[in-house]
Amino acid sequence: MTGRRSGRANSTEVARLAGVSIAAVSRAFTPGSSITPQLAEKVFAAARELNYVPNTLARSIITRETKIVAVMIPRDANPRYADLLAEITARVEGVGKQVLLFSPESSDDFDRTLQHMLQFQVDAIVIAAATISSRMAELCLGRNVPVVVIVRHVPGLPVHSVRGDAHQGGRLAADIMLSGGAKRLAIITGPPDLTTMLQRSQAIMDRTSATLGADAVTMVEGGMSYEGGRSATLALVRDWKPDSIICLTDVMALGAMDAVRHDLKLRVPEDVAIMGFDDIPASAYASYDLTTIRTPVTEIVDHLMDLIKPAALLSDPVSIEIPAEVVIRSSTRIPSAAV
Amino acid sequence: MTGRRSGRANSTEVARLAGVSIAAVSRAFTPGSSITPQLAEKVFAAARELNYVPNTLARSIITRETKIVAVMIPRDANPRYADLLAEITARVEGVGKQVLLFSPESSDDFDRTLQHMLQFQVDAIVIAAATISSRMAELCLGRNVPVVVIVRHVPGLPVHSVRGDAHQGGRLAADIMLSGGAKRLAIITGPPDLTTMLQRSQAIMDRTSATLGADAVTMVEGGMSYEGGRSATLALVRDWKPDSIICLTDVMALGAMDAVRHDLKLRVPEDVAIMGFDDIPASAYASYDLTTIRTPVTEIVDHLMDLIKPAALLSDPVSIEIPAEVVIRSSTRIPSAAV
DNA sequence: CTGAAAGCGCTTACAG
DNA sequence: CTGAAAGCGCTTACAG
Repeated sequence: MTGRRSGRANSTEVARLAGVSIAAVSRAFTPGSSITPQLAEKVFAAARELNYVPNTLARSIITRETKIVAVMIPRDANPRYADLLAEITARVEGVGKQVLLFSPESSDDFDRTLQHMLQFQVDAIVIAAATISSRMAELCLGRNVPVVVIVRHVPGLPVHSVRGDAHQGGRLAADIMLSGGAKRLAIITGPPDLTTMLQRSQAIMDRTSATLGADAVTMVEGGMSYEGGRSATLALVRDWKPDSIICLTDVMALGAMDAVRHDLKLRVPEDVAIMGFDDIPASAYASYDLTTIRTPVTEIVDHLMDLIKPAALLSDPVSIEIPAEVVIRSSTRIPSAAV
Repeated sequence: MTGRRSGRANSTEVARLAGVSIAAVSRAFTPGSSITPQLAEKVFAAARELNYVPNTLARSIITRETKIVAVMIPRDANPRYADLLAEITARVEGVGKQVLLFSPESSDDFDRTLQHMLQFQVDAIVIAAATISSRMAELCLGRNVPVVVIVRHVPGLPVHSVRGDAHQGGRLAADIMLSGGAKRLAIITGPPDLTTMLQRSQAIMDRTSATLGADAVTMVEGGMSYEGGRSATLALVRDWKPDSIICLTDVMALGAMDAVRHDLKLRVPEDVAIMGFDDIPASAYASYDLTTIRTPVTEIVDHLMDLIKPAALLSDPVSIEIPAEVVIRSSTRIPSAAV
């Protein structure tokens, strides 16, 4: 292979070999710039010869655009974020940018992580399932870096946010259980400090108490895991005897179903109806066939893509709520005509 | 907030405000460089005032180190790669670098993607579940960028590779079925162009034919999906009546289990024993409790971290195979003492 | 269209 | 330890 060198050729070397100016090689590699095809071809020939690859970093310093979008997903985020990340990556690449990943270990590191992102001069910052300080948010905005929080909402934070409509999703879930004839409804929640979880459970409580009275509904913590949902269900059925359980995530709901069927030898939905939130792949498998509430990932990312544009810096923070959809499967009772 | 500016302060402005040289601000932000604490503090005070954040890109041009590791995962990669990516990201951050993600749509784009990575001057390139041309591999190496392929192996490609030991994993799977008393064993495979899949099925075939004869084993395509595993199983049980099925991925195995129990009303493992590969989370759920073969992700990433170091450029391509482990659960028959 | 020159934000020998 | 100066690889007005 001719031109194979141990180092990396730069535009000066390419220019020299091609017998043109360094500005010419810059123009040859900048689509849409004014250069004759003949000149460009001379540059490309020399570039091939030298295995030249333009240095995007040097370009970025001048253009003030890195084509990099930083995405922060905390290390302990639930599996649902894998899909979200895949979708974001695909869409971001669709507009000619790349995703730079940051996965801080704990919330103490979130602000530090933001700082780190800024050092890379990223064009935009996406925060999934995490909160940041107003101070850092303002620092980013002051540097003209759009910041958008997805999936979670932090009231008062001066950044854009996109997420599922948790209240509406909660109401939807309650309505399905109530129309199926629920008389005693339990909720298995996640950590109480998450706004989304709080809003979902609040909406379910409100809806259910309004119809059946406050005594007909209860709430326990399920720790966001399969095992958490399973053991919470065991305790619940023993101590409170619900006829319906809404889990705030599908992973917990799968644990709940297994508790009811495998551990307690009861039937779903006849003895206990169960539903979840998220619509993860396993929920559709025949062994579970879980009724669930989902927020279309595509729509979240649609809005996200708008909000990471520079133009988004001009508007006041917007807070977008995507309506949830219900996926009816067989883990809940068929609605009676009565309701 | 004082010092809030619409733009971004640079080291010159910080130097001026602090009343020091621009070299001093560079040193203040470079751990380990020779600067008195007093001088550094003056710099930091000015930096705070101006919301200064060092520009890593400019630094990278000079140091020739970007602290960025490119990771390529094709868009259609199976869910297993989510875990792998999470682990890689965590470990890469552990050594002070960040992951820049690339998810090309089709294999036509793989080489183009490599080129793109090089433009970002990444410190190393990780290719998961994909192949690249020798030409591009050599181009990267010529630029002193380590390339390592994980999970998949491409014979003859001059790059490092780390993956599970597919032959040994296949033998392990066959042994479990045989020791459980298998007499007619079916394999549900993925796309035949994947070396890993080929090696697994070959090992299973060899082992089984050696014990039971070539007629006792068959092989069908399952398309790598839950639905694919399910429909392949339906056809298999109808046409060939296996007493044991090994699926080359867990996702297909879950589909196979549901086909046997839900669609065919047969028992697992009494009527048909089933096992898979990967040990995805759902395999551990009580409804499945799938026996499976797993390759420890941690060990793969351990080796990966070594191979993306600059020192790895000095050695000839190494090809590391991590031994697979078996996770015995209840979807397979208990081994009889006889075997 | 093309090139010489200035400049992006930083680091690093080189003197002191 | 500290600073003036050269330089990393590139882009972009500015003339021609």
